Amino acid sequence: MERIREISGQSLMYRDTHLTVDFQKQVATLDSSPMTLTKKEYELLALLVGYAGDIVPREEQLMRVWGYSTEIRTRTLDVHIRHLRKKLGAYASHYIETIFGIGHRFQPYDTSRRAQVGVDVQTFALTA
Amino acid sequence: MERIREISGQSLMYRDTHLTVDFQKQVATLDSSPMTLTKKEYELLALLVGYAGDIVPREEQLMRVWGYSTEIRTRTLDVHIRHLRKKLGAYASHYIETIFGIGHRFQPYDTSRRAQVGVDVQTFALTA
DNA sequence: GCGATGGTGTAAAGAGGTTGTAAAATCGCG
DNA sequence: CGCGATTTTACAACCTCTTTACACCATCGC
Repeated sequence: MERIREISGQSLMYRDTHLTVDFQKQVATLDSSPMTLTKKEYELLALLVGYAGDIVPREEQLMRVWGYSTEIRTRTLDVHIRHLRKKLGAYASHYIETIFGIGHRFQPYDTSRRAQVGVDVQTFALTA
Repeated sequence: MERIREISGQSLMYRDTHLTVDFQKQVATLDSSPMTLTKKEYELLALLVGYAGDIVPREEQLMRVWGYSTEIRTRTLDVHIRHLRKKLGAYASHYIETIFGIGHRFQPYDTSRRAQVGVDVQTFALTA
């Protein structure tokens, strides 16, 4: 059935050297072994990965994952970020960057070993 | 999208390192010796195996094995899962995985080599 | 620089809901 | 009836998510 997905061309998928995120099955793998993510963790990761290379403001994270529109009085978001970082292990510091006062940025691993900053976002393809 | 399997008709057989399921005869073997499964147990196992690698939501398990459309107020499903796990012995924890808040997933024993593992179910076109 | 202010990191605990388990109750059929 | 299969019950165990409390760090104004 993997074949079907790919053939049907709808396989939305992020992939870099260490991490993959399957937006259909809603699962992710780190160095080929499946990550066990809770729903919220997955949603948060997927959101950041979806904006790979770009900053996602806290506001938007809260809005898209929690449905809040405003108000952040607790550390909920940060706790989830922390859990994600834990599960990303040694790569955490590379993948999830905190932009003080703004939000977070998922930074892809450059698979083609170029300059690292600004690795650009087109890491997705439609796997034509 | 699994509908395809049924449409395509007879996939007939699942097989991995330890487990086989014969969808025709409706029997299963574990390490070459026959499992004694009740009807419900077989149906549940067959359903999960049919979706090998994918999550089967509780809703669907209930619908397909019990015919409910909704409503889950008792632990019936879990009791049957438990019975299956018992009969799967030491492999239970590998084979049947619980996805919290969603359902279960049958995880095939990866025969390591990529070759036609899943015996699988011919997957052709039609896409989802 | 230095302190004030506010944002972020972290651990721990609690609430609420889901799943696991054993045992008892019920069902179904020869 | 008798017995295995199935379902229900009651509760334990577990999981996720949120909150809390506080330490730590970044930025700004002086």
